Amino acid sequence: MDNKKRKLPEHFETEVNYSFLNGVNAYILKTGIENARMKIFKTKLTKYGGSFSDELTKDTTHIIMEANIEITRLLSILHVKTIPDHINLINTNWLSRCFREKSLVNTDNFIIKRNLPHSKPDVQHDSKTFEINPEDAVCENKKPPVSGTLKMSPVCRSSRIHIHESKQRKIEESESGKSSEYETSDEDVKLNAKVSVPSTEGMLKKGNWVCAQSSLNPIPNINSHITEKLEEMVKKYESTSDKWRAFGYQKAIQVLKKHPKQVTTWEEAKALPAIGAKLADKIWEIIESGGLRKLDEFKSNEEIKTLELFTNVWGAGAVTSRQWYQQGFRTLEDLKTKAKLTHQQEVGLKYYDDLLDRMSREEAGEIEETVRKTVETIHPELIAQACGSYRRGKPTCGDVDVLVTHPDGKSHKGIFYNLILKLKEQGFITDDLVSSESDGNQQKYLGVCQLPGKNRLHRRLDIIIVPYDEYACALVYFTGSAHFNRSLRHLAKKCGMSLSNHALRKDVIRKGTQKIYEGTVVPTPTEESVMTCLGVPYRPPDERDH
DNA sequence: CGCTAGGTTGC
DNA sequence: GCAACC
DNA sequence: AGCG
Ligand SMILES: O=c1ccn([C@H]2C[C@H](O)[C@@H](COP(=O)(O)OP(=O)(O)OP(=O)(O)O)O2)c(=O)[nH]1
Ligand SMILES: [Mg+2]
Repeated sequence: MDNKKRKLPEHFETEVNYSFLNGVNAYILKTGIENARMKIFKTKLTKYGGSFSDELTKDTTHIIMEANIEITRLLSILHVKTIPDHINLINTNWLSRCFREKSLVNTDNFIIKRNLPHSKPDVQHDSKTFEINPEDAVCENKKPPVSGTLKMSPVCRSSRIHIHESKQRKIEESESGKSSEYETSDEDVKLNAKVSVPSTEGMLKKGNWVCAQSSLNPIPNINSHITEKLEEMVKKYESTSDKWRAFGYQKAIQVLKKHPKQVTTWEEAKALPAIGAKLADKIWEIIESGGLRKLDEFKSNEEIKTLELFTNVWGAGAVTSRQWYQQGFRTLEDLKTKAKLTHQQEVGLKYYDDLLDRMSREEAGEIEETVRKTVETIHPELIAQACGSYRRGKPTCGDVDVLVTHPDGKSHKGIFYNLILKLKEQGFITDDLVSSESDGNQQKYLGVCQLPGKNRLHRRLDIIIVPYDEYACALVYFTGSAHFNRSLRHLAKKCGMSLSNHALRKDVIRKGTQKIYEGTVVPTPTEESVMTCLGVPYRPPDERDH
């Protein structure tokens, strides 16, 4: 459909027939390669002019295998004693690289040494506890009991959208004591907001949801000595893939930041929402001693420390980091020289420090402007707008998130390849992270860029291109914050609706938590309409920084 | 004991 | 289908 | 992690 072939002077077409793998006849060792990935390899290899066979033949030019598989294993699978010298023995990264660069990449950096079975790094476990992955533990008691029986809960209402006309409100957080009689389920940060909710009965009370409240804190955080420690704990748990524990801590932190009084007793802490006995214990320990033993324990634990180091490599999460740790890697240098890296991780490692840095919003503005100027050369009516932390007015930004759309509802199509090409031609984009450029329906680009001039760091750049009728939902999504989005989406779910970067839908039918019917799209021309349909007051971007 | 968001891309 | 990311 |  789109595929508008504009007559560009250059070969800008994305659907070129490539044949750069002509002459490559590969044997790909399946070991350690998942089926889906194997399929991709074979499909793309063929598409780009290469061929493969499922066993070694006299025409085989390349043997491709995972780098971490022992050579002896290959030999025994092939039933041979040696690999002929004329065959290129290389790892799978080479194929991936060829695909993404759309060319026959030199194999030098991907050669697997023929003889020495690389001494494998120690696989040691050090004992010591810290159940690194409590989630696994949870899986232990998987639910044998509960099996398939889905008991159906009557799915309730939905359908009618109650739009509160309520327009006013400026929720003031009246200080006042506690109370908050709103017992909404979760997500509430209470701090009583006296949202004037026209309580229609049968309706969810939404006033206490974080997405219904401004993030602007009227009071200084007088519990910062506590929240700082807890925030460090969140980082530790995130790098060990204990995401729900991290989630729990985060909610507690939010509550504490908004609490108008200094918390001084265990009971006081325990009485707050999102703070249970265990967190109250920890908070009490901080109050009383100024420290948190569990945190100190984490800080001095080599495994936890290393996992944090590794998860800070862009493209490496908790699972990969743990594998690296178990393979004996301890430093970034180990990763560079010994680990098997994806393209993203290579880039992440190359700019490790740059990418951990946050830039001033002025610099973010320059990046936005660079992208906008380029976008306008493609079509002057295209809209390019920085969202994310920039739009929320933050003083520093971790990256720049640019949303691109076109008011005519169609001219946004098929411009991704072009846009990225132009940004590269001016030397602005230096590396790709996520970009399925051969897909005409590409929706997002993640990469690395650098402004001209001296002393410029490399910065992360995210671009999404969306159809105009999804503009409002895309804007809400891309402006965030992530926590605000999760709260808003959670609320939507509770109302029998769903919210995504594409659309707000109603009459969604779920069986338990799983979606059975995706419902129908509610037209939402503006951000305000999205929030109003969900029954929460409109929040400008700077009030969504939760 | 189940829930704590919903989506795109890489491999 | 999982990992990682937005 | 906490909550219903
Ligand atoms: O898990 C996530 C992460 C991000 N987003 C949305 C909200 C967020 O604002 C936007 C851009 O993501 P980014 O990671 O850039 O966050 P940010 O809010 O811009 O913060 P930072 O300054 O770290 O870039 O994408 C989500 O919906 N869910
Ligand atoms: Mg951002």
